[in-house]
Amino acid sequence: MERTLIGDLGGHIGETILISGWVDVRRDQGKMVFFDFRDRSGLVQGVVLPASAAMEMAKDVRNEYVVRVEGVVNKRPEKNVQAGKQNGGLELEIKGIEVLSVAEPLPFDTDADINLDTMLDYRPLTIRREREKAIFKVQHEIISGFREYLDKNGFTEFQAPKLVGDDAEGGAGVFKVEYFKDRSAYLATSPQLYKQMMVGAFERVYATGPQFRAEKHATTRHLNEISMLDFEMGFIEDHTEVMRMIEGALRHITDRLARRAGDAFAATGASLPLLPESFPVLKLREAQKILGISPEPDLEPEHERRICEWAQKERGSDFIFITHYPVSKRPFYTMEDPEDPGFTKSFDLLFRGVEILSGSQRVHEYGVLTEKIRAKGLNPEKFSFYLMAFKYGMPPHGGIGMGLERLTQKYLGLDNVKEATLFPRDMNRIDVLLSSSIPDESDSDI
RNA sequence: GCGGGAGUAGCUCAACUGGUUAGAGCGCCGCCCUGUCACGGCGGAGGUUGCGGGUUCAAGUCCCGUCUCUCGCGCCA
Repeated sequence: MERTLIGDLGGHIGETILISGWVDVRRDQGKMVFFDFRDRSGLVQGVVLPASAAMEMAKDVRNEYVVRVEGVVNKRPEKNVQAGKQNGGLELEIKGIEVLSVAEPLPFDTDADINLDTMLDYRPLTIRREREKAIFKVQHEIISGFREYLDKNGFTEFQAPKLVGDDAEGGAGVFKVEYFKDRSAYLATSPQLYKQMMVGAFERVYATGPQFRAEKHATTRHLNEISMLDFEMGFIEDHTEVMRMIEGALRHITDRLARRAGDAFAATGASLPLLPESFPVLKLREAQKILGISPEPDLEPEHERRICEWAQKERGSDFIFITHYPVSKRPFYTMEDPEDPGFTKSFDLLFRGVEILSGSQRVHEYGVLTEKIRAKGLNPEKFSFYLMAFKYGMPPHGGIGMGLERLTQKYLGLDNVKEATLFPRDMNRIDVLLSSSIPDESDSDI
């Protein structure tokens, strides 16, 4: 008999079918035993009736056992209908249970709050929790929505390299790795320069994937390995065109989440973001004026939180763009605004108190770009590969880089970005704590 | 790197100013239960209080060191 998904049982009332999945919970009543079974499509209650041939097997089956169950799909008696829960109008009258895999009891509570440390130490198991599945379902829909929107707008996805030859942008926090015998390479901190080169051929490109930052931070919004959603687009008038594109993408993603992830939002208690007609936009100095603070080169985290509160209250928006950061605070490829000297055609997008992306119009003229590199104290010769694309004709362009985990965190109102990361890397955590102290089997003397 | 908070049963947490045998809920094991769905009832197992040192008649509690977690800051996405 072929497997039927639990989510499809409604179409099989009265039939004998076969489901496969996990035992979510067992409720032993003595002469009767109830189970909730779980597969990728949902939950259903199974009942072993008194004197059933399946009873002997059922007595030994515990939570998390992987089973194949044969049974008859029944409508529940009127008084036993449970609206909105585990297929509450249906149940499976169990005729037989085959154990595919036994399981030890889970070392944590499946439906109560657990500490982040416990969550991550038991990650292979905590991803089975309803709340955790909801988080990563939402993350999947964010990536899908991002791709769908950009594909529709003529973008081409490409694979940016993750091993790079030099710490090109001159920033801090780069992981150095051995590259064969006598050379070093670095883990990429951004696909930025590759995106720009690609614009020279494809006009509109995007890239998704891991990026690495060797920074020793310990906050609720930082990771050492992050998933970046990046795009870059050619033939723009200025940075506001890039802002309209990412705004469109985020509206599309939000729509998609509303359509396809409503249950996930319910499971985490989160609400969809407030979206006004258009996202509010403030120059950095305007934002600082509203907050009553002095014009520093950047916003501190507390200021980001406060300006987001302002946007929510005054503009009905969970998103707000901050533009025109000073030249000193932005990388060499950022275009200065001729109408506002000393400040750039750059922007950050804040979402529910945190910066989730930054972007700008880029410098596209070879001579100007070379000068900008020098002005940051870098050597243009090290950038010859990148500059080649500009020397031979590059359209005006701009783009953004967005942190997937932060975006997921903020959509769902999670306290820590690591909750939105399956296998987070930080200073002390890289899957197995103190792994070097665990010898390989082949290393041991037997 | 700097500054707060924390580390007690598998999980989540209690234990007042140092004072009897370190407790609870959930989970686990056994028995009972014919409609449960957070099932219920009775019974039971389970602890080097992160680790090392110190003060004291006495330390989960105070002091020093160390490790880990967590929050904030710097930096950023």
